[in-house]
Parts: sequence; C-alpha cells; structure tokens
Amino acid sequence: MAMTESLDPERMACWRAYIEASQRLFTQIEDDLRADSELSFADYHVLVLLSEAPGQRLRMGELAGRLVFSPSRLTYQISSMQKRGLVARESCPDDRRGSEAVLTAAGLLTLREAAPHHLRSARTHLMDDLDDAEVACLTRVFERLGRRLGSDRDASSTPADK
Amino acid sequence: MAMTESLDPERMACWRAYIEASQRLFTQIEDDLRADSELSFADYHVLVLLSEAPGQRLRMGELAGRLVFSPSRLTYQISSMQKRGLVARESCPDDRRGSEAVLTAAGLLTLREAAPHHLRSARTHLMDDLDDAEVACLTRVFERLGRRLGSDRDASSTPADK
DNA sequence: GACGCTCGGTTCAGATTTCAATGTCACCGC
DNA sequence: GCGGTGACATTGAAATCTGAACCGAGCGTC
Repeated sequence: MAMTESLDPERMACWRAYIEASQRLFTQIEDDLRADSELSFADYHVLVLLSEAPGQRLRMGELAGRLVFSPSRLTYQISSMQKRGLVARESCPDDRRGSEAVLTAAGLLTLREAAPHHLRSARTHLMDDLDDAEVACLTRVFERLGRRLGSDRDASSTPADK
Repeated sequence: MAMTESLDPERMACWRAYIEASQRLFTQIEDDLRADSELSFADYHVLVLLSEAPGQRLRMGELAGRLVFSPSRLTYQISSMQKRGLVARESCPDDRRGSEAVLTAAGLLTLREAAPHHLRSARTHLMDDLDDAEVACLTRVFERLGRRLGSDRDASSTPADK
C-alpha cells in the first residue's frame, strides 16, 4: 500500500533495510555473545564502559545515559551483574544520594575473555564486509545521529580519558 | 595483544557509533509512536507487514521470520493485538498445524492513522538529515547485511524457490 | 533551621520476553 | 495404513523491562 506521502521511495527502502538488518544483526550479536561467554550484550556493554572509565567506576546516571537505559533498568542490570560478581556497587563519596558501579577483577577478566569473540563476531557479521568509504559514511551518519539524539552528555571536548 | 588486531580504530569507532545511535533512535521512534498512537513499534511493524501481504494475512512463521521475533514472542504479540482488535487469528486451511494472522478493518484504520506520524518521526530523526549519497550507502550496506543474515525470505533476487 | 523543590536511585506492580516443554499435525519410508 | 521424525504454533514458568510511586539527600529561600 502506498503511504509514501512522507518518505520518497529510496529513503523508504533505506529505512526498512536499516531497521530489519539492524534487528537481525543485534539478535545475532546477542546470540553469539551468549554462546561463547555468559554475557548478554547489555552486560558486555556495561563492562566495556566501566573498563574505560577512570577508576573503572561510573555513576549510575552516567552509565544509564550512555547505555540508553531507563534508570530502573540500570538498577536491575547492575543488581544482576553484582550477583554474578562482575561489578560492585559503592555509594558515592561526593554526593550521598548517588551510587556508582565499580568493575571487579572478575568482571575485567570476563570482559577480557569475551572481547575477542565478540569483536570477531562484529567483524564477520558486519565490519569486514564494509569498504573504507562505507565505514566513513556510516561513522559520519551515526555520529551525527547520536549527537542529535543523545543531546548533551559528554559530546564535544572528549578525548582525554578514553 | 590480540584485541587490537580484531578491529582497526576507524571500524571500532564506526561500530560504536552505530550501536549507540541506533539504540537511541529506536527508543526515540518507539516513544514517538506511543505518544501519538496506541502502538508499539512491534505493533506497527506487524500492521505494515500484514497490510502489504496478499489477502492481508500471513502465516505465523512467516511473520516471525520477517519481524525477527521468536515464535513465542510472536504468539504473545499477536494475542495482544487480537485483544485490541487490530488483527484476527485464523487457522490455516492448507496446513492444519498452522495459523495465520489477518489484518482487521480496525487494524488497517489504525495503521493509516499512525503511519504519517511515524514516518514523520523517521524523517525528522534520521532520513531528512541524510544526503542522497548517504542514503545510497546505507541502503547498499544494510540490504547486503540483511541478505547475509539469514533473510533469504522474501524478495530481491530469488523468487519462486523458497 | 524549617520549608519547598529538585535530583539520583531504588522499589514495586504489571507488561513483555525468553526458554524449555508440549500438543497437533504433516511427511516419509515401510 | 502405521510408526518415526520433524515442523508449526502455543503454553507455563522464570527472567527481564517499563512506568509510576517512593525515599533520602542536596539546594535555595526565608
């Protein structure tokens, strides 16, 4: 049916391809991850962010923002990882309302072990298949998109702490 | 170290940008949809697929395949939509094991009403921001990806056999 | 130094999703 | 025909996610 009043055919096809392929890719990545580690994609992502943070610790809110998680989802996520010993929860010294998640040794180890598998899966499913121009294009598009949607957070100045 | 030979920095940045921006976009699209209709993105997607299918009906399995849903998730999804009167469930004449989802008049109406809003949100959050070269690039990349990831269902190049 | 306000996180109830069975049939070889 | 095998879909229980209500600070005002 033609409800194309709003989106020209090229863009419509693009949108659809993007949605469907991404869905497939995400579930594939998730399955791979679960297959060769005990982690969900969310778990993995948390570990990565913590491992890169100074002191390997992050405030809940900060973490939620970067993961694009609702506050309550993050609470649940961290509790779950805490039970499994991947992270610890500490109350924040500066602000007694807040708490922060801290990477444990076990968490780091788990990440180190999972990373090669995960990265391989990212490569074989997507990245290896892209030529340099495509990589450049995707990077440009999605960084722009991320900035426009994520609004403020860490954005502009950056690269001292990666 | 093995970790760096897995993904060069450009591709790593690309991968990250893609993941994060997509996450943000999907939640944004979902929120928009819920704001101006009573539909989730899954609901909407079901309606679109059914509206395009011959007889506005599809087998459960076929639908699950295209939505990238697990069978049980689809069962739940359709039950939920059935309760709301958007689709009906009929048992398949050819194969008595199977059933098919059929679009109702109310479902079609709901789709017609939701579509403009949804498409506008797709445009404003992403598509309007892309130039033609970017559209072409994304389309090429994601159609390729979709094909590579188990979507030998419908369309493109292989009619008649599957 | 109590009041009203907002903020960071958590909690609880309910909705959704997964995972492992299960039930019903189709299909194949005999 | 008849049993074995496997496909299609559903179910039930457990895991996860969402959204609203909540608690315990910070923060400003008077």
